[in-house]
Amino acid sequence: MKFEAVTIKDIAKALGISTSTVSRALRDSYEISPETKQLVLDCAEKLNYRPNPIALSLKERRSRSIGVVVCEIANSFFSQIINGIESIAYDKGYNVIISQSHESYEREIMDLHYLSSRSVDGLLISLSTETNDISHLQALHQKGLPIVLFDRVNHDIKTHNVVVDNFKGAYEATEHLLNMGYKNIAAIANSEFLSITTERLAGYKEALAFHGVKYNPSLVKHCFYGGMIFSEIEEAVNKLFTLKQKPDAILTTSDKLTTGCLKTLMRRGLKVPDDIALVGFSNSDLAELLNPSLTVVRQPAMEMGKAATELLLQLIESKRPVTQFENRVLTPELVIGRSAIKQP
Amino acid sequence: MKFEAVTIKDIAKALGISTSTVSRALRDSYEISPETKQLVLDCAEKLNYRPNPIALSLKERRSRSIGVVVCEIANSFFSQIINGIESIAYDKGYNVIISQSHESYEREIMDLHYLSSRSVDGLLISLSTETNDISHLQALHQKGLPIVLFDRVNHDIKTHNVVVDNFKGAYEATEHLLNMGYKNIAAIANSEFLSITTERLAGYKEALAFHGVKYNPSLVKHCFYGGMIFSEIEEAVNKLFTLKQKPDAILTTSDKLTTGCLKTLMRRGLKVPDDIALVGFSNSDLAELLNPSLTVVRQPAMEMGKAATELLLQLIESKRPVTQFENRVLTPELVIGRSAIKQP
DNA sequence: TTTATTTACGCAAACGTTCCCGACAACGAT
DNA sequence: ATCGTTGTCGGGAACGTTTGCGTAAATAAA
Repeated sequence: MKFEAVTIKDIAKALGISTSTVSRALRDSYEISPETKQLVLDCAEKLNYRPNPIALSLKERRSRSIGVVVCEIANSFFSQIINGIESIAYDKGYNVIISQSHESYEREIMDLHYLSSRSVDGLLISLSTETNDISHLQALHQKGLPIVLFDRVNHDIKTHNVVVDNFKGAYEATEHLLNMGYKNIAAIANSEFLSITTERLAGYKEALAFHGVKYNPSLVKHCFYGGMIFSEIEEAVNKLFTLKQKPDAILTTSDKLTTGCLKTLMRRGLKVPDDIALVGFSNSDLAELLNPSLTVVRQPAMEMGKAATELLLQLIESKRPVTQFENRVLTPELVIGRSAIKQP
Repeated sequence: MKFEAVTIKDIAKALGISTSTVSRALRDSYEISPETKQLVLDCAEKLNYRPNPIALSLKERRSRSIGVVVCEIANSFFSQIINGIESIAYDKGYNVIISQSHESYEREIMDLHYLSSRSVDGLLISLSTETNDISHLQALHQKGLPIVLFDRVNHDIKTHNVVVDNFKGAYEATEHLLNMGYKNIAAIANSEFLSITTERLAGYKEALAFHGVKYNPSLVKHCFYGGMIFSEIEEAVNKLFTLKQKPDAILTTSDKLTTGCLKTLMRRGLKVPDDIALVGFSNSDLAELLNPSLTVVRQPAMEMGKAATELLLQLIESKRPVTQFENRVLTPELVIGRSAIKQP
């Protein structure tokens, strides 16, 4: 079933020299004469020799692979991030092992076990919604595993972070709604534990405050599973519409919440933006094709993946322990659609 | 930087026995007394021993990892497939190494080189649009690397395939358009080399024929890069509209083509379905939220990924060479929206 | 008691590499 | 003739595991 790969031994045998010489010749060691080098190189070429990465890994005690944990692959935001991760990793000769937490703390722990048992050289992770205890991550980190967090981070763990300016994104989105004349702006957000939630809600509140609108806590709803369970969103919307003072606009703070909210509104027969406005975080490339085209906060997801990977590889390949950690903040972009245009 | 993992030797030393005994005890060999086994197990637990997968790989000459090549990760269809792949692979203890061809033949070859040099145990691939020579795949296959093709396949290579019933999908979509009263149905398809293209166009033609509509070749346009380059689609649409007999409906045969076409039509100020109808293959979960909600041919992408992975693992783990190959055909689903409703 | 069988374990090789430590030649300098 | 040097190369250990083979003691059969 398996084909026999040609090894350094085969070359040695073919040339009647030792494996050490072959190894050194291939690594272009100064100890080997140019003639022998050429001989070995030619022979390696002829036999189509490929170094065995597994043997190398065993020897060097590194796998040249990095682990990635996201809550879901089939989500435009995360698949764009993975795209970025893959592009950098591929260039640097690392492979990427992806696993999904499906927003489950338990599954996240299993993933981490799996990845560390696969002896990845480093870890890229965006926390699951259920995760408020990060001792499992801390443990790995203290053992010396390089880790970079992105998107949903936790500052208790002292390492690099890559995030978007969540405050700014939400601030601008809210301000946009205010500028369009909406007064009663509700927010549908993720779990309260998540870093992105607090940051984005802070931006929302600040924008309201700056524009002299009183913050009303009952206008803020949380979806613990971030819309992974659709009924969560329906429920949130329902609750908003039972309020005495019904909202005239909604801010949604993540991809799934945004599209899920739009779906709910549509099913309720509500017209956006005539009946209610909607602005949300989303990285779908279909936002402009939606009905109506959505005004969205778009995150530079690909860049995020790239940046996180670069930082991780820095960590991995650094000779001396790194003590200065970076908190890289990328800038989101407000893409104007027609989902928040006040009809006079 | 790197932490020292506890090995079988540490256990042996701690217990004053040999590594062979430890190894056998851990593998529950009959040669080891129950008492010793328990001792070893307890010690392993206490020291938090994890077997080194790399050492195992070297020994067993298998990496327990599979390679995946798709044209693009950030595409709902493929990310759903990867989701399926990952779910099965994770369960079986394999890890998944993903790489993208970006529809480039050259990049596909590089990917295969990379993956085989990473000594994957098997390969899952959907061909790039540029690929019409598969000798690189043949070579790997003949060397004994288990391969399963999915979506964009090539029957010259004798192995398992997993596809969707492309003929049926296109047939039903076309028939739907015909039933709705559209007569002049154009098709925007991928590269002519691709298996999915010929199969889907065959379904299109057959539906026309069955309903007594004459096939008009000038109504069929190809986008070589499958809409990865947006101008391709614009050009295709432009050409369709320079025809004497302008189409009243368009069938698009892949995800990017469908959304790209909708975007082009919108930008041209055309109303769907009033001015022109649109039905296409798409796996976006936003199809129903689009303007108008799209009638789409939806592929069971997740199942596709699962099936392909199961077949591949069968191949990998089979003791004897497999000679009977399966061509698994999944059934697509026509999801009715409002993008092909004839307004009387 | 002797012999055969079983039980329970250790030794060492192997997987493919790298690399430390020699070794041996040729060479110029004493 | 002896002594370092320099240039080339090989032997063998090591990375963590599995496993064929050998073997001692314990038990069963003779």
